[in-house]
Amino acid sequence: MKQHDIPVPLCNKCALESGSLFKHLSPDEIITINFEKDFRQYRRGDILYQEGNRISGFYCIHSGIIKVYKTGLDGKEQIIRFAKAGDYIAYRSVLSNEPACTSAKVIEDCQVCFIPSEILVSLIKTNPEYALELLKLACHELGEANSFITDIAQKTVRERLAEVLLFLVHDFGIDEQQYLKVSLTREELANIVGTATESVIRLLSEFKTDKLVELNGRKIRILNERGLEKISNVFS
Amino acid sequence: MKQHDIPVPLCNKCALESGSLFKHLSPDEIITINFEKDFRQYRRGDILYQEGNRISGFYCIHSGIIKVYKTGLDGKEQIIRFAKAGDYIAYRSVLSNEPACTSAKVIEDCQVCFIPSEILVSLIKTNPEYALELLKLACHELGEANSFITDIAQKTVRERLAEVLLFLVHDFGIDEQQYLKVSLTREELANIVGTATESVIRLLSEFKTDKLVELNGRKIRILNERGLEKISNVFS
DNA sequence: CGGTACGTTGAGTCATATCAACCATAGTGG
DNA sequence: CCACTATGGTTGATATGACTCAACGTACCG
Repeated sequence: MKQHDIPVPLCNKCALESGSLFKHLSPDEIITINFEKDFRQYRRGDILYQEGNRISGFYCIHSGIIKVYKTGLDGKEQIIRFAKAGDYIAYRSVLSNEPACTSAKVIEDCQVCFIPSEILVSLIKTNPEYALELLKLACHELGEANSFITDIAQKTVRERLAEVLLFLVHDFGIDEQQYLKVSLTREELANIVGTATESVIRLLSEFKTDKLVELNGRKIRILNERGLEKISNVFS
Repeated sequence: MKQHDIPVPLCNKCALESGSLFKHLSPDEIITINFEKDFRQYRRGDILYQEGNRISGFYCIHSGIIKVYKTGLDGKEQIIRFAKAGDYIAYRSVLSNEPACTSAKVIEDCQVCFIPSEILVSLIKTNPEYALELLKLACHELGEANSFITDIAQKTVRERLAEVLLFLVHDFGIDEQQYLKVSLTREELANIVGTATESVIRLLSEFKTDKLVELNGRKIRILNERGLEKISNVFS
């Protein structure tokens, strides 16, 4: 968490680039945030906060990737979502005024800004446009959670794994050679799908046999997106 | 949907009784809502709105019970939540400005007020306190959705059924004889738990054998709450 | 009286979890 | 430099939870 010579990113620039919700703020409000925020850096494996913590603010991600997860019985993680540049995390527990219901851990080294709760609350109170956007965000996430629930309850592991791969493609993109830009362990994949690590390994190698993907260690190459869509039953 | 002579409930009175979010509104705002709202009555089986619909407002429940669900492949329902007196439904799709991601169907005859989107949006813009409460609501629901996801992904059907029974106890209560106040079909129970109807039937009769519940058709009597808690693993 | 929706039970099957062994890699410390 | 350990990946064998299919009972309703 040493700062070296890395310049603290400016919210106005960052908001434009990342499309974070700060783009709805006035210049004055941006200045306040810039002043009040705390810039932090984390490396893979670091934990930003843990389930049960009372959190005194939220994080806006400037770069890197974070996984947000719940820990179930016997310590098994269930990954709820990922956060990348422009995303907020921990705002849920700030606004509902509850302890964190999730933990957040770094997947790819990241830079984040920590903004105290009071700032968020006062923005909501003085900038209705921003409040509305926050509501929109929360409601959108709620919709995604609902779909997730239905998927886990009704689809097979095979279908869900295909769907997760497609989700990762859309959320993080693929490079010129069709390689997924995020790199996750098999266990992390299992913790998104909601299954055992071994099942992910077996199914991935089936997908490989079926020429849907190519596997190079943690790097996954997407060969046949349509095929994965068919398996995942995403469209009706 | 005929109105007979039933008096339209007044929001101020209703808000106090039911504890709906309207309690955060000013007298003037209450008057506006009272004027703009549309009072409606529905009977068991009626559908308020369906997945994919564009909705032009949200519903505040005055009485009765509604199930909110998603329809998965092959038409199987996944119940996402229930709404009863004081609860809002459809506000998610109004605020995220997306088509409904769920359907809503009446479980117990109900009276609801329909409030146009514009009213909601203008309240958010003029009453920050109310906006904050709405955010709190949405964020709280998000937390519950996260728990639900983890449960479905990690717990067995047996554990989840026990948990659902406890949830129904806390959400709807039990009468003097320990009978659950909501009455659901086995299929509906299965659609909350995320399993097959037959599995619910089998497990319920196991619970009966173990003296945890008593079954009288659709009426379920809770005999041993502690036992159900133990099975459901709710506490760590 | 037949029809429809719901509940129940049994039997068979399959997907997935669990357990165990093993390999590869990288980092650590003596 | 080598043994040591930890972490992640892979594969096989086995067990079983839960689904599916099918038959049948029950109750209510027009």
